[in-house]
Amino acid sequence: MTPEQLSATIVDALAALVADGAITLPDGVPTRVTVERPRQKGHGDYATNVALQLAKQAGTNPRAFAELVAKKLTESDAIADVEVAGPGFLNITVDAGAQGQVATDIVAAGESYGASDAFAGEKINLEFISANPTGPLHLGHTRWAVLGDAIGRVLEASGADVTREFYINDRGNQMNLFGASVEAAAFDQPIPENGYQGGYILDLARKLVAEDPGLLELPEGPDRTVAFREAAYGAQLAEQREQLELFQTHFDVWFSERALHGSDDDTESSVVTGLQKLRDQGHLVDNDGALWMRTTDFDDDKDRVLIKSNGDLTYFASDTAYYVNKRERGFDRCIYLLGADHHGYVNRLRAMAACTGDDPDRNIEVLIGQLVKIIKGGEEMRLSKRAGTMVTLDELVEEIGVDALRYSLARYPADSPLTLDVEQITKASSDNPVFYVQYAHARTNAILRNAADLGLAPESHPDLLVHEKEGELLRALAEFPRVITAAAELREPHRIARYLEATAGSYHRFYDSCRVLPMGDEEPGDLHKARLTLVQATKTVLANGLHLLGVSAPERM
RNA sequence: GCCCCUAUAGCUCAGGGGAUAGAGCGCCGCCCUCCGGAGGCGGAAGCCUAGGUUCGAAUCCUAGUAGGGGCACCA
Repeated sequence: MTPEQLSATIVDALAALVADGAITLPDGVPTRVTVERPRQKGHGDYATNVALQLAKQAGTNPRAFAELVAKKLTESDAIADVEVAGPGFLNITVDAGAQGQVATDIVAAGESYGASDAFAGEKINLEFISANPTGPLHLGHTRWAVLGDAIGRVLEASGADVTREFYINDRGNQMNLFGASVEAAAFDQPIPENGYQGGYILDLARKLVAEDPGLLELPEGPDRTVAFREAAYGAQLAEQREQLELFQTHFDVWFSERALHGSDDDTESSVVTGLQKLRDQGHLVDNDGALWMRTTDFDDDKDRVLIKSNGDLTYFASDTAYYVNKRERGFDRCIYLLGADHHGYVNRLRAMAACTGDDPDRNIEVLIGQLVKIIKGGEEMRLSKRAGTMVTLDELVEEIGVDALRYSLARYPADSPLTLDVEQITKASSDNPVFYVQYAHARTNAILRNAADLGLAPESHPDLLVHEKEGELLRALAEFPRVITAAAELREPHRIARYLEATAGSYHRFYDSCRVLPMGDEEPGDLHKARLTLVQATKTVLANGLHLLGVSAPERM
């Protein structure tokens, strides 16, 4: 019995009590109730606080209310015992057979165990990373790659229709500066002031010239700079895509900022239609020769410029056009994952959405992730593309490995500032939890492999899984669906990782106390087969969970 | 000055208003005749401060204190 099933059982009991006239609930019977696993042993398998929540409106005291619910619940076959405790908690002990059935159900569900339709019908645009195509991806991007991808996966597992999108900032001064920097490097000239200084610029210049020697023959001037810019852009974007594929991070859409603008005289471009939409809503105003969006109408602390007095469009104009474009493509909800250095954008993005006539609480959602620091040899490594010292995604993958790196970044909430110690996570020893979880998975597989060699297959005998450690493991496995739902709702995939660590722990303890396979020449019995079902169910949950984090579930290690 | 994030064990961090606040590392001690010891068991050790809301606060609110980040007609 999963917590969801228990919640439904309790709701039914409440409805029956109301029908009997035993209680009255003026606000109606809730559609679901809180069910949690008590920390304390002796408080049953599950506890609920319904009596504490509902007693007031029922016009009675919590303990009396609890007694009524307890009596009704004991009529259910799936429930072995109910106790009223403390101020009015209901401590529920689930029937062993009903608990053991979870293992059979999980094996039957297989890869789909844990999935739900909680977000069915929601069309979500999930934008993350969105780097300038002017250099390699670095540690900061790496965190968003992991979190964005995992958020996408838990949302999909919850039934949402998710499009992962990478916004390519391929327009504006930075691109010109980038082109000029590569051009200068190609001709052994000093990099322009404020230009890109990284060592990769020189490598990139050499590579481009090797591929197309004609670049060196071009006459000096703006056209040559553009030629270098475009060649460098293409190479850098290709490299980013390659790095992300290597890192198991897939995007559905790579969206070019330039595409929003179209050609200069394009009257149908997203920028034109986006501005028109704002004009129609009445939130544009001319001032000092510039065009402003009155975001202060919606809680921004200052208005924002869209078209500068020199006629240039601001980056924010692109942002606005991009948002309108997403909405026109049918996305109900546009999620942005931004670094803490962009937190100042939250209010203006929300206000911008409101200016287009949308509901900023529903149609747009901006998640802010705190920055990652990385320590090596006891010193913080500074991450600056322009300074040229940076830890790049592929360096990290090479040193740490995809699984350990993804897992290390996925197990912390985005809003906690994170410090990773290179030595520590490259040690790849037991203090890296990914090994603990993956090892548990490999262990389940080893048992199933040995069982197959013995001609033993899992078989459903739910009544036999009565050992304390079996119960603990079953309850952990039963949690999985609601852990996924919570991770999706709160956009907190780290909950999956923490859950897997706890579940792996439950499995290791079960393994230690409960012999699964027959010993020596012992005759195989139903208990062996029942435990194999539990092992198979554990393997399913660990594999499904690791998959949600984009981490592999190795059969052997 | 204004805005955002953070503050929990010696260290790195979990903890969706519930009962006696958890895990890893480190420290002290214990467990291998047979399914993988990359494991298990036990011990010492903690919610920044002051108010408030609540039957109940690490969790929500207010004010402090400390640390990090941000406040462009930049991209």
